[in-house]
Amino acid sequence: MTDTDELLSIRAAELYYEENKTQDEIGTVLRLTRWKVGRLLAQAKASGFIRIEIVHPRARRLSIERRLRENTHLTDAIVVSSAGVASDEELQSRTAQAAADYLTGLRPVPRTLGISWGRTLHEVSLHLAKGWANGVNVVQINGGVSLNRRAGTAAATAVTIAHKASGAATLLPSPAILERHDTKLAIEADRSVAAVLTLGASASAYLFSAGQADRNSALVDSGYLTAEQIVELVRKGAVGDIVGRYVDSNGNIVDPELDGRTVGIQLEALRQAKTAIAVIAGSSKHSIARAVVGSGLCTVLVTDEDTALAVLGDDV
Amino acid sequence: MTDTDELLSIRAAELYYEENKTQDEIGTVLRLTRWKVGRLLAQAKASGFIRIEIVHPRARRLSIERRLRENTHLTDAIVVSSAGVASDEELQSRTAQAAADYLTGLRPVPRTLGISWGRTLHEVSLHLAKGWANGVNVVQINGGVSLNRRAGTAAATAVTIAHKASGAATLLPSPAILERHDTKLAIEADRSVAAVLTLGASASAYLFSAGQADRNSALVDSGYLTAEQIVELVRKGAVGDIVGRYVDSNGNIVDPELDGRTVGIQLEALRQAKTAIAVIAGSSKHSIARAVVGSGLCTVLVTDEDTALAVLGDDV
DNA sequence: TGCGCAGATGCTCAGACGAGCAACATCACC
DNA sequence: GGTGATGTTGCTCGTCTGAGCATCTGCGCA
Repeated sequence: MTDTDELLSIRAAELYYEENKTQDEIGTVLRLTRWKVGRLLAQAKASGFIRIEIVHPRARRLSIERRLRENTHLTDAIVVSSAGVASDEELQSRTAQAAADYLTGLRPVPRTLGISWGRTLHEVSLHLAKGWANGVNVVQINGGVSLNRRAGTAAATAVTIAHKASGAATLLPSPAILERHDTKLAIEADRSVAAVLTLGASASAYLFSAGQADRNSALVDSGYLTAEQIVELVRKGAVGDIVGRYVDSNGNIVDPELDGRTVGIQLEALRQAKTAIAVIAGSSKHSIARAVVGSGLCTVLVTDEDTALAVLGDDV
Repeated sequence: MTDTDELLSIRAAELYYEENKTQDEIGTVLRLTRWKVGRLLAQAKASGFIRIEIVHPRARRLSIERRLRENTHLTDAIVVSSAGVASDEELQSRTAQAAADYLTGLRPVPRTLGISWGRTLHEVSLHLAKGWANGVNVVQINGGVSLNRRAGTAAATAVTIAHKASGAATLLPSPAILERHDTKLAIEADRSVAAVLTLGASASAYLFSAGQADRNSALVDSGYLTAEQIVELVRKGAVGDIVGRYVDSNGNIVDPELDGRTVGIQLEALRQAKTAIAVIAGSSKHSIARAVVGSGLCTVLVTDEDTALAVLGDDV
């Protein structure tokens, strides 16, 4: 009985969705009343046989966004669909686009935007339209300008974002991580650096990404850390870094000594910010994304479908 | 302009399909009239952004079936959906199920059903429900009973199909391929074999599968041919076999000498049959499926989505 | 055999929806 | 600046659809 009904609901669904016949017509074909057909279709939908996907680079997953808003402390969430995505790169590009869109629509428009740097943020800067805002000043919130192999990128990111909003960029003229604590204190005390850090700490909004803790990290790439150091950090529980600071799955600093040599705003500043937008995409960043959301490091998360599901705990 | 519209239609589609809001509500949210929303949704559907899949083992692809009926000489086509299929085995199982369903619903009910043998047909026999028909006699149309490693299978297929329809099975007591042409003539002349062949040639419907031309062929498995012979056949243009006879992509016999040693009904008998149902599934059988349909060897094709598309020429 | 119950089926009705048409803006060209 | 072609927007009307309610059917039980 139920078996025949299931088969019938499939036949009805085929005629309805593929052939787009009216329920009445389907009734005629299958020798049923149109009400029965309606019920069969409802049943097919309820049983999850009907899968509707929106295949488009700009498509979002509103239901997951809603669940994120409801089940976490996040004030907002943007989840891009991963339907039809071939590579992690494409996913990151989609997410960066979504972040750019979100930033463009953000109200109130931030006067000062604190940003980190990295591949993701750089991509966001490229996706922003010229004139996305008017008069937004951008300030870097963690060090890393020099000694980067791809030297200009970090600076370019800030400059591009600011330029496209007819604002000014303020760069943090300091390495990301120093070799000695003394040096870090000294450079922080320097007027030119201190001023930027103060400005960064008072930004009206933050936009940052996160790195996973492995040998592909941007900090390794840039020569601030060695692959061995990362292994050691992972041993201590590190899942990734936010603004250059390595945290464990609870969002706590993993290595206070290392953290003491890291230049940039404190994680507390992000936790207390009114608007802190984290942009995190890709299958390798599920754990760090979970840590960021779980420990209240951001108020807004821009991410991809799978990462969002990982954050929610419905592991794929 | 068109760009904004595209984005809008995606937003509308998200609200419509994911959040299932009414078009009017969407209009309010996006500050559009409900007619505009309706048009955007239609546009999204037309552009193919909306993908509706019916995820169920018994789901079919009616639109592809229609195209097959329209663009080929086929009188009927059954195409099972490959949505959510993990393996080729699952696809074959689905297709076999569909073939069983088709056979059950076939009108007029055939008095005599000519069948080939093989893994696919065996699976069809298992999927048939007891009492699928009343009094259908089954006759084997190609040799292969003995010397098969999985000896009983070919016989079991015929017996099962007949038994479940309260009919009798007539087996063809002959090898599939003989070593000498003389022997073949002799065995064909034998009364017990000749009677079965005559019966087979007058069957009211045929049900058969096809094998691809490679070392995994059932004929190699059964020891009738060696892997080297297959390579040689492929060199001559063979794409697969139907009822034990190797054909090229135009459906012509590849090796007349070999064919002269093959026991079973002629391909012409299939071409002239009123009802000849070919059951062909799996990615390795695209070429043979194309050959079967292209050369008019069947009137009905039961297959999977990808094979159907290959037959139609929209290569994936 | 008759009774009562639960689930299935069919009907009413209001609201959602799409096709087609009219009004209007936009643009190129005269 | 006028004029028509083209495309866009909003409206009317009749159809399609789903929720809620009445009715029926099958089945267990006395």
